[in-house]
Amino acid sequence: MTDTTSQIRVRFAPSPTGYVHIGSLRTALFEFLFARKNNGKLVLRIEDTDRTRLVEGAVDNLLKVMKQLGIEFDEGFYLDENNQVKERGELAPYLQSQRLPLYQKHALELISKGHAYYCFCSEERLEEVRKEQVALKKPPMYDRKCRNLTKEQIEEEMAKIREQGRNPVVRFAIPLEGQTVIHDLIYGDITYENKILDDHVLLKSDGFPTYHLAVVIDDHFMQISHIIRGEEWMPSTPKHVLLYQAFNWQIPLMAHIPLIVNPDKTKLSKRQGDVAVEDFLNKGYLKEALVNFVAFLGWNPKTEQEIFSMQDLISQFDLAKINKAAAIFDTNKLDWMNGLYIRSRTDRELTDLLIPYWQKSGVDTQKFKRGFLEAITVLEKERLKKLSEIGERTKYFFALPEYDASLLVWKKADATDAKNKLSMLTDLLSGFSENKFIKAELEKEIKDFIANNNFDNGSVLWPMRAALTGMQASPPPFDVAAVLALGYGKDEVIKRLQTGMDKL
RNA sequence: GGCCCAUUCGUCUAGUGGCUAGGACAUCUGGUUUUCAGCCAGGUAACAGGAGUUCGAUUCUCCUAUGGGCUACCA
Repeated sequence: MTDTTSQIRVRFAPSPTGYVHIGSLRTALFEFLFARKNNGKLVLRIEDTDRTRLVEGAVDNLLKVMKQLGIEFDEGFYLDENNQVKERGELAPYLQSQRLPLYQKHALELISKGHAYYCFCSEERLEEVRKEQVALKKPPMYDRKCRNLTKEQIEEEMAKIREQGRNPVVRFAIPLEGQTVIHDLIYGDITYENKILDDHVLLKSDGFPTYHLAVVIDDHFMQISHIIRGEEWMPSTPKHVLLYQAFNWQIPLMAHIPLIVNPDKTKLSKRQGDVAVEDFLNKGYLKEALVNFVAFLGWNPKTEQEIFSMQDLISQFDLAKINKAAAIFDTNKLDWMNGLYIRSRTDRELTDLLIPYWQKSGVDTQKFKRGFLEAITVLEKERLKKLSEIGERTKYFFALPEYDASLLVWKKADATDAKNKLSMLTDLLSGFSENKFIKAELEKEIKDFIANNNFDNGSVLWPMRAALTGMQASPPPFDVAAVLALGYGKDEVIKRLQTGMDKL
């Protein structure tokens, strides 16, 4: 362990929207990896300054999802052993709505230093100004009407606005000329002309700060060393830099990460499919697959390794390897990866994972022996891409589906032949003792039977499989028969063969 | 409209002033196989366009195009 003099501290600062966006997960993951890799700390700060958009239970949900995926926060909020949301860290509170006095104090400080000013303009006037500017094809910006009011005018306006039961806002007095350069660890240096920057609001009339004020103050006091956030924030960074300069504070290092986008390249949105991590978890994507896949959106190790555990990611993560272009969120590769991770689970683990999905599809798993469920799991293990598929794929183990007689007919044979083979098979299997109903025995006996009679494999195996499953596709008939016998006894196998025969 | 960012196979991406531009997913073909899956072996498929710099540009520069982000008392 090296003790760096300047501790690396990063923060994940979501607003509580109620669900975890894939993009948020990627940001949090990169921050987590960066912190762990560099022996730093990850802070969770909740940005709840928009009172109109509060969602009950959002923090709770966020923490649950992150915990499931293996992302933990060193400071801020966490889930205790009873899954209750708790706060920890010396720089508390980590909820912005509980830090109001700090923001107000600093807004006042900026006013006294001439870096900010009260604005008394009504929303209506602002709207009008904006309309006019748009009509004139000018960039819509605040016209700075209140920027140069005299002391007397301010007092007058203040009295007026108070009478109406309103409060002024505080706006940032952006320097009228000059340039602001931001040094981005990923995108390099970017220069902005100050004159195109708006005198944005710092403190709203409800006494809450806007994002811009709060983020600068909190990052400063929470001693954040690296700001890692989505590219959509890039245009507001010059404002933040100017704020740091106005306060005379040291500017943290910045790293903007490229957007994750829809197939049509617009910002990844709810409208075009699932974007909530919860949805993916519910559909039966494994946390390892989700983490592995999301990590590769905009980052890669520059080697040909693609399968990464969280530990691998931590040891190889490097901000310098993040690329600049947006990545399309295409779940194709995620499906493949998920299949890989499913196959890497033990039969036992996978069965545990699968049980809730069976229950969701209406199977009363309590009624069955564990060994039976695990045997089914083994059959499906290499076929499964998502856990949620299990109900549909294995329904025939719980009730023989309705199927058409034509299903029983192998493509190179006819119905009479199918009926014949099923009949012979029934006779053969009826003669077997219960303990012969295991895969190896069944396979050997049936293959011998086929060979001795010079039948085509398919002419026997296809109708057998179809009669046992009622499905177009399934694991091989020996496996199905063995598992069926394990769950219900050999009679069930015989019965299904007879049911098939009767259909023909 | 203004500002900013980006551009290598369909997708995620590697890569270099001179390479048959590499890998993975997807897709296609073949093999194993009663079906499906898996596995194995192959195939198709990309440097947005134009100038310039250079002996030589996918790579460096500029322009254009296209796409995207931002432009609130939202974050």
